[in-house]
Amino acid sequence: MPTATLMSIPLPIPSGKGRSQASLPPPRQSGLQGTLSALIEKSRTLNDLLQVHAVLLRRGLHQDRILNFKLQRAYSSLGCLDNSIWIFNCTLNPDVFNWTAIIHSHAQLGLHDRAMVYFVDMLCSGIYPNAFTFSVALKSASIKSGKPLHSLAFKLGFYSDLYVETGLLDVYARTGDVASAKKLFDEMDQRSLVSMTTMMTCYAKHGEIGNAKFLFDEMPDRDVVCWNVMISGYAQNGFPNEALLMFRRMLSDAKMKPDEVTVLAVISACGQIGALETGRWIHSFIENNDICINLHLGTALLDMYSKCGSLEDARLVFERMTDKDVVTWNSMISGYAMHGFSGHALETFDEMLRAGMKPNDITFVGILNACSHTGMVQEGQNLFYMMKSKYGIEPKVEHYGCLVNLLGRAGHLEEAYNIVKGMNIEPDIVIWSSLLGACGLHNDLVLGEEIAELLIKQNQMRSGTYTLLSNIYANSGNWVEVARIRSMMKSKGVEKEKGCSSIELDNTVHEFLAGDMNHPKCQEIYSMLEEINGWLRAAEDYEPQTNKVLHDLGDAEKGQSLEVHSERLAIAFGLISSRPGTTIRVVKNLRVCPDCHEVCKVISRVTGRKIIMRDRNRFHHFVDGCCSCDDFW
DNA sequence: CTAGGGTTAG
Repeated sequence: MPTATLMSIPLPIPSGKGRSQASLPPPRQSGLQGTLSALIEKSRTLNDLLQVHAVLLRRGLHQDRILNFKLQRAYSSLGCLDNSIWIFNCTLNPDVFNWTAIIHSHAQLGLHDRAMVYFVDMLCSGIYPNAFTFSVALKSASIKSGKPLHSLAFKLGFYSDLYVETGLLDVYARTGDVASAKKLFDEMDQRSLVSMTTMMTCYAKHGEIGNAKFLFDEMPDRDVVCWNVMISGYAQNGFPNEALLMFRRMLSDAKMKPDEVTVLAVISACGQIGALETGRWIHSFIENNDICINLHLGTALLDMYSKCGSLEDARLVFERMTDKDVVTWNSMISGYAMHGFSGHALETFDEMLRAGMKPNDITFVGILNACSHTGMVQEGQNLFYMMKSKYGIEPKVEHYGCLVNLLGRAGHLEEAYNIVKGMNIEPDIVIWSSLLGACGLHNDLVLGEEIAELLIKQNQMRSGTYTLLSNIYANSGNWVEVARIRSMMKSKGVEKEKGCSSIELDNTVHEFLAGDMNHPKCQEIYSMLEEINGWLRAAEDYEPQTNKVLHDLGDAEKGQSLEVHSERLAIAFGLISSRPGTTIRVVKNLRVCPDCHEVCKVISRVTGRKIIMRDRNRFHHFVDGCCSCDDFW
């Protein structure tokens, strides 16, 4: 227990400035030292730093505590902890700064145990910690023991120090104790940019983005870090549009220079929206502003391109990346899976193994999904069992979900249900929904009702599961039951999620709800819909699939026909607003409606346009009357 | 002269 260790070491009694430090000769700064110290701070690469270090050694300054402190910090910020340790070990009579640097660099890398050992060593050698040293050590000890060690700070007389309090605040933020963080924050008698940013981070990480924004607005000055917290907070809490808005404000109003963390969050927001043009704009922004495309950024870019429907760009980024980690490979694999290119997904998986990269649990979510999108039952089952036997990865609820989905969709309902019953973990709503969906797909009323009964008993029904059940009844023409479910939803106050589709044109994202009349180009859109209806009447292969979807409509959509579904409005708008031949990219929040799926095929054939549609589950590429999903979805 | 920010997943 680090706490016990920390408590059991008697602290040296501070006498004035500290005895042990006073006994050392005072460090003298000469002109050479000043120059070297500036050079160390200016070094951006390891090579630069090594050269400055060599000069320093040649001049016999290897015992200069100030220069060594700066070298230690510079090496650890470049990721060379070993060099930092080496210099520290060479320093005769290290002072509190040398000690602090070595403790801090270990803590930054999450090596809290080592950080504590150094701290204790420091105390043992008679050096009294300053507030910063103490705050770093206290933070390490707190993280190790899983709780902020408030009382310890109080006992040692460091309580109301700004650094110490900010450190404690950060620990509360990490442990997720928002209430205590807020209490401490309110009690602190000084605030700083950093402590406010820490509090904002705490709010943003726990979904209280409104409170984060409130603090942000109160700040007298803002630096790049707090802008980043706000932007990534929006992106991670599902407000990608707000994230982009903040980014624009950061550039135009605040004239702030974004760094690689900013663009990472913005790219993630573009991926969520499916805004390809904006994503491309950010990509060129990155290149024009000399922001280095590192591992994280490359992975985020590749993920953004695949979520925006451009696998070509995703692959290009992937191939240009020299450093790839497991996240990079996973993104490429799940990108192919999302688009229904299972062959490419499996090939990439093989490529990954050949490159000597170890797959993890998420890798298997990707390839299992790839299998279920194209009905590769045998392959998927093999991979599922290989996951544990060959790679030692214990299946999680997501993997069972993939397997159940794979079996159910392919019509092996019995087998899928047996898997669910035999699971050693609790099945979640995703698994039940996919099984229920499979029952609808293969008209298994009996199993469907059994599952629904179970979910009702466990009070697990959601708006989506009601819809699935209602579809099962609608398929068999049982309108009485359909009506009963409808009234059940009403009495329980369950609202159906509204279908919403968006399309990006000229860097603006246009959103449509079903039957939407709010768009400025409303008239043209509706006359385009009329034209589409004409094509449909003339098409021999099109038959409206009314009974499948008529009862899938929420209250907002009730009474409106298929013709004004949100995806159709978005496509109609795309047709009238872009040049002939341009690809139309649409994003829908729910799954694409079966009737609209057919309509897209006709539109792609008549207009010769490619339509790429992202729905809640996957992508559909419509080209010349066919969909890449082969109607298996 | 130090504290605060980040990517993948049904």
